[in-house]
Amino acid sequence: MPWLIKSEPEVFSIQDLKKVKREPWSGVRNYQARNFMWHDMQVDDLALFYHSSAKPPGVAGVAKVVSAPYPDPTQFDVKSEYFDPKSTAQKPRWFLVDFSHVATFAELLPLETLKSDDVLKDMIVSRKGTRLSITPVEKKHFTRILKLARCKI
DNA sequence: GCCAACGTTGGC
DNA sequence: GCCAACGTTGGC
Repeated sequence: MPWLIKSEPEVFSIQDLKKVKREPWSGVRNYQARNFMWHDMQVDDLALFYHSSAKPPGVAGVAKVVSAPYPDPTQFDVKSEYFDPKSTAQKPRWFLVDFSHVATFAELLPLETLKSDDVLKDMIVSRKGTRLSITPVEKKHFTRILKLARCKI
């Protein structure tokens, strides 16, 4: 199943992902988003890499799931902003997967384009007030986005 | 279990 | 900077 993952490019961009080769998707502290990584993502699943709080916001490229889920190490790190005192090694609360870079679009596909496209306008990310940082994406939406971005994988 | 208060996300 | 949406927390 394809996915969409959000990231603020000033914090971590698709270019950063290309540079590091592989990135643990740490810091997700929302149960719905966690459950997608923990229970639903499969190795080799593709994910649209979305730049949020950007000018303009939009889809910047494609990433890929490259690990099974495992506990997010930042939840145990007292110095981390993602430290969770209620989490224990025996019973971790937060899980993540690693992503790697697949493709960077020649041009960012703006949110505005998604909202005005007949096929893409009912994507979760196109809807007003969706804050979820990880969402499932329908195959037809995924295909359409790659086409509009002239991206061949 | 309800719900008010609060905090966060993220587009604009 | 504003604010809509909505998840989380905690008192009761």
